[in-house]
Amino acid sequence: MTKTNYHHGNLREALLVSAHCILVAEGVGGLSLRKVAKQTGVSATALYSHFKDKRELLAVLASEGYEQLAASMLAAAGATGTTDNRDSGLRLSGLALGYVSFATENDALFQLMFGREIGNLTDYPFLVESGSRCYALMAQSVAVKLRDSGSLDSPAVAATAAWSMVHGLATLINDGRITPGTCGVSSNEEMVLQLCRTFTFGYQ
Amino acid sequence: MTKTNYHHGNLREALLVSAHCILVAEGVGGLSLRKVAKQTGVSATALYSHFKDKRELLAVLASEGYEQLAASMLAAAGATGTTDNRDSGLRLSGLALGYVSFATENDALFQLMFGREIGNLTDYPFLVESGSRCYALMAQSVAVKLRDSGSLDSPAVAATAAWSMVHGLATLINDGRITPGTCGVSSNEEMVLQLCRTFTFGYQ
DNA sequence: GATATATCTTTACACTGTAAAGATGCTACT
DNA sequence: AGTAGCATCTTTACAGTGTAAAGATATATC
Repeated sequence: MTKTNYHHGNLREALLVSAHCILVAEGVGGLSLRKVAKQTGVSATALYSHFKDKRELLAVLASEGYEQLAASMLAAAGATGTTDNRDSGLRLSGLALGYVSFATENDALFQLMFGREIGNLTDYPFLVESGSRCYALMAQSVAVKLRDSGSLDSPAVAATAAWSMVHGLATLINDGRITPGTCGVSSNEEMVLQLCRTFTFGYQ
Repeated sequence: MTKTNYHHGNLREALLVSAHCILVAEGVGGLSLRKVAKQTGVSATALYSHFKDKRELLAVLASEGYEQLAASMLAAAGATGTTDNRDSGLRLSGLALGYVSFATENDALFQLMFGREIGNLTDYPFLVESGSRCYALMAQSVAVKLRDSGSLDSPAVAATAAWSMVHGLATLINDGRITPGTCGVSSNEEMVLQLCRTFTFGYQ
């Protein structure tokens, strides 16, 4: 009658769902394989038929995070600016908004994506690929803005600067080291826009 | 003859030294209390006479890290620029250089300082205080540069932007996501200077 | 229908942080 | 000087971690 615990059907996906759930509820420090197994209703080591080890599970989770991050950036850019490059500054601000709001709304996942639990990223090609897609989004938008504003700055340098600023802001907010009050505004979104305004380019 | 293991003398400092040593050698994930105890030649729980728990030990370690960070910033600023504010831009670049070079040369410690292992910072007032001293260094330099360049930007916003960029750059470098090659230069130092040059202020 | 294979369980091990209780040597007071 | 108290260190113990190894079971293949 127990509907046979063997051959769960799609245990892999079920495990990922449980893991994501626990990650959200208890943070990356509170995410253990045994909790994942128990919540999925399966033995502690059943996991190892679908993932090489904990790192691999986390890597898959992080990869899905990058997809969501890209989606969040695109959604926010589509909301504020137009998708054509009429106003490239607005589009860049939108991407930044999407980046930061994803980070703050998915604290633990963001931490997993950019933290050290997974270790050497090159072990998981799908991870570096989904990650660099996010970077490319921002880099290309920076290049467009540079061209539109007639700046002579290096696109690579400007893209690195933009990414650094947005990423730094996101992590510092999540670590509680920066609050809207720090900038005298009342929301993270306003803060992002303020920082973007500060971020003009040198040679113009 | 065994020179009595009891009353080590200054076990607290010895433990901190061992911990720092292991932190450097094996990273924050490889730092366990048992390793610290063994390396110090003491029982596994001797630690608890000097620290409430692991968090407290890490907090002290991190606090020392912030002192070093401030020192690194000041040293680099003193090297590149003058301490008076003749060229406030140079001084700010120097602080940024000091920040990033400390982060890259003390990877694990920097990760401990800004990571999540310690948790709620407000439990350790000495930590938030030593941390905010570093921020104040940069914020004040930004304010001076704003004044010198006649910018109408908000000092708070500009300081947040500067810190975000520098901190983001440091973490992305340490995570292997940005290399000098990304910017077409050949060292992290050049990269910092390039990014600082990009970072001019909006209203000028 | 027999065999192979993928999937899941059981058991086990080394390692983690830390609570509790006992041992030891220093310090201060009588 | 002796004794009480206390800070410090050790021993033992426990729950929790990742995961290796071996056994059970259901599905797939021939």
